[in-house]
Amino acid sequence: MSEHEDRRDTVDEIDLDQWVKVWDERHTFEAHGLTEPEPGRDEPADGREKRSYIVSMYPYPSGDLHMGHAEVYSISDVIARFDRLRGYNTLNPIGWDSFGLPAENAAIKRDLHPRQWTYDNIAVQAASFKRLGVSFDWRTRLHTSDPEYYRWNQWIFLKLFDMGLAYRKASPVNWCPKDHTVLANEQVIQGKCERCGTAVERRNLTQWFFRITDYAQRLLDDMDQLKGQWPEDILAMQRNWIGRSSGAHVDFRIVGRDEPVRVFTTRPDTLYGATFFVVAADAPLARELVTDEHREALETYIAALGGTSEIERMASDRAKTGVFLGSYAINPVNGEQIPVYASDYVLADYGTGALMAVPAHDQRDLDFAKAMNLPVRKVVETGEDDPAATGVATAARGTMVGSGEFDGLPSAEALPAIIAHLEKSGVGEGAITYRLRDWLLSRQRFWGTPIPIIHCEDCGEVGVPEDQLPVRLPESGFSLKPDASQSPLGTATEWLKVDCPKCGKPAQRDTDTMDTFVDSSWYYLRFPNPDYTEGPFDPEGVKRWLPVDHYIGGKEHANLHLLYARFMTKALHDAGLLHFVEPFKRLTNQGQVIMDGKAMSKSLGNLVNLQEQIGQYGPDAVRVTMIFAGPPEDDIDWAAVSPAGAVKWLNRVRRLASAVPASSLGAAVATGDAAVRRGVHRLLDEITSKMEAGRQNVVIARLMELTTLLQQSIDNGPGAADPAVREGVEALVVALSCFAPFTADDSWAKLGHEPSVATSSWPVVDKSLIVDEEVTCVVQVNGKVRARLQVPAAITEDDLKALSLDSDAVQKAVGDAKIVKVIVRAPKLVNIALAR
RNA sequence: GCCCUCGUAGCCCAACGGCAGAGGCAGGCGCCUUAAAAGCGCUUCAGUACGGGUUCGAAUCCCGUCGGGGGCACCA
Repeated sequence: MSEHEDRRDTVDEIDLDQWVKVWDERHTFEAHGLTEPEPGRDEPADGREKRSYIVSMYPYPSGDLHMGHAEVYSISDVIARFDRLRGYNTLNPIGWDSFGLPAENAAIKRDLHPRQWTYDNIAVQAASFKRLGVSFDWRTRLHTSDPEYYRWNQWIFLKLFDMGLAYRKASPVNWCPKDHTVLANEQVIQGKCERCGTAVERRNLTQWFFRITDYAQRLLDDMDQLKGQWPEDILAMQRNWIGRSSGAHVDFRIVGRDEPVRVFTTRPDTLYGATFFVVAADAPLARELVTDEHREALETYIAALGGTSEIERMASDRAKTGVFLGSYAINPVNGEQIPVYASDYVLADYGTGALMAVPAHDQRDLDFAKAMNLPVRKVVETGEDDPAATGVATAARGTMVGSGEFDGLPSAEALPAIIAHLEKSGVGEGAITYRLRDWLLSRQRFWGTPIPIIHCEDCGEVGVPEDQLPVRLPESGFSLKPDASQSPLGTATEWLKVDCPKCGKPAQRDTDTMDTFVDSSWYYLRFPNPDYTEGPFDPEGVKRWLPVDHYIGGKEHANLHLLYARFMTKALHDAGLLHFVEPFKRLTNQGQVIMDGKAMSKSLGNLVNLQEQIGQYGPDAVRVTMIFAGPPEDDIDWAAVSPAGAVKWLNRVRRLASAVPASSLGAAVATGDAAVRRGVHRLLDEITSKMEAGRQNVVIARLMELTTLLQQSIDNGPGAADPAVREGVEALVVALSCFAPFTADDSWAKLGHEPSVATSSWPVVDKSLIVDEEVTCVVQVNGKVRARLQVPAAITEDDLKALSLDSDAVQKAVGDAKIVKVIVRAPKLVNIALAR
């Protein structure tokens, strides 16, 4: 009865701050030898030490941590702590993605320097991370807004510039009028600014780009290395985003023009069905091809397009419009002259900005043909109704018709045949294009890395010499709210002035800053030595820790950060700086924390406040709730889970630890109760394998079972002093430390151990304890369970078969029917198949 | 429209192709209590969205349909 009394005692509070202090003072979570072997510590000479590099996407300091942060860092912390306990030298770094727009907007609103808001928030978040008990190695700490960091961002930019991978060009780009900057393609979601939701505008501007398109094929090919290690949907998203399509380039001569115009088509088999030719109205080509008498009509059309928003323009059900340019293109396969139009349904920056229109077999071309009253000619017989009559293009494969020498061929065969024909005649060739565009990286904002380029009238774009890096942001003399499309740095008149490093003449700095996705495309390389001064990252540290073993973060970065980081890794590899081409071996995307089915976010309001939850339930219970709610990838509806339940369980564990007497400390476990040990080790076996599989929610369930089992062993079994009980409770506490570090260390101390449990080791499963002498064998007849037999675990298939057939229940179920087959899976299962 | 994912008790979720239910929440009953809360113990609840197929055997593999979530979308 006394145990019952004990259990009803209210549980004392854990001194959280004290534990944080203990961990800090003892350097509990620091990896060993970040860049070289630690003196006095054994490490295999061949460098094959077991190491684990666990990275969670670093936070943006937008305020205090919120529920979403708690989830990511809970998940990655479990992985890091598990690896540490199982003997891996583990690096779990932290840094801040501290350049970016919100800081600048906050600074404008409050009339202070963006730095202040940023670093204040970082301090708040750092304290919150400690309160959450996340096992970071704080020596890795970096902030991308520190000159010591962005200096190397500039260095990398110049490296890519030298490699020809960074270039400036004038092109139509996405402009967000609210955020007052251009945006990369990846930052425009359905025509709207990813950050503020404002409809983007199209502007012709000269901007810096990274040539990520050069890497399109490698970004696709190297996905083979990621299969099975990255979630399939992320790979699919990137595949779609890169958007490879294969077909042919075909040159069309234009009547009265020397230079032919090249088009891309995925359907060279339909070449004979081209009845007109279309160029993008906003491409220079339109103005080149227009005849004088149609010039005014074209200008009117282009002017009208200016009033169309990107969102309207992208609507695919919009009526087709266009204007005849007065010129004619010549179809290279049949010499036919077809009229040239300009339209906004052709995109200036995809393919060549021009296309051959085959209305019979392409819906968009057919819609345009109908609108302009142009002919429709079927060249592939698909057996469907005539597109000219139905208005529905037939895109399927079929048999070639009206295509000269190719008539009668299946279109699938005609396709390569026509490509061969084009190549032989020198008017085209097989070709691949990608939907992916180059990465637009310049931003017309202040709080970012200055682009380290000097514009000289004579020398053009000149990179800032390495010994002059970093190009620091000006401290004063600039405006955060400049006029028109000028950048804030453009107003820093003193800062702008610089002599050309090449010719010494007065010149001007570039006034744009870099997209913060440049910063994040390589930060994981710098963590092992964030103070390194000889380069962006320490080669020794990179050699020891990279690539990242397990990367954890949200899937909203599928086509942004994750794609950029993959590209940057390949580019730096090509520069000879990295020994690998993929930065993240394994990727886990955690879900979102939602409330009553509604997403929580800054714009929609954080419906649940993390600090309030921690205040009410404690950090451990919040963490356990996050993990136990479901698989890491799933969203958590906070309304559907129970932090109170987690508190209850954690208290049960602590009472258990209190109940185990000091007298059993150091007792030989082998003398413990055999049944208890069997139960404990059976659970530990499953806990270990689920942990390895990343099924953290299931691990919690098993730990709860283990808790119940141990409590029952105390109440109705061998009692609290039995060595088997101590063994079980200690194993429970060690495993718990991955999820609830405060409770675990508190319990570990109660059990009479020195801190910290994080420095102990993962329980070793004694497999000999979990093999059963006897097992229950299920006997099925036609797949239905008809009998259960207690059999020796080592029974032979023949014996088991005979035993099954002898059983009364089976004989009854079989009756007079003929036995066709007996499947024996000794010792657990027998299935008897009867004739039907 | 194309691609990817997920549909298991009232809810969150488990289940190497082998007995559908481990764990939690909620609900019910009980113990404790003068009483209530807390705590503790016990316990009800689905045949796996639907329809086919493969198999001795399917929640699991394949095809189709419906529904939820996500991505892309005038990309030639």
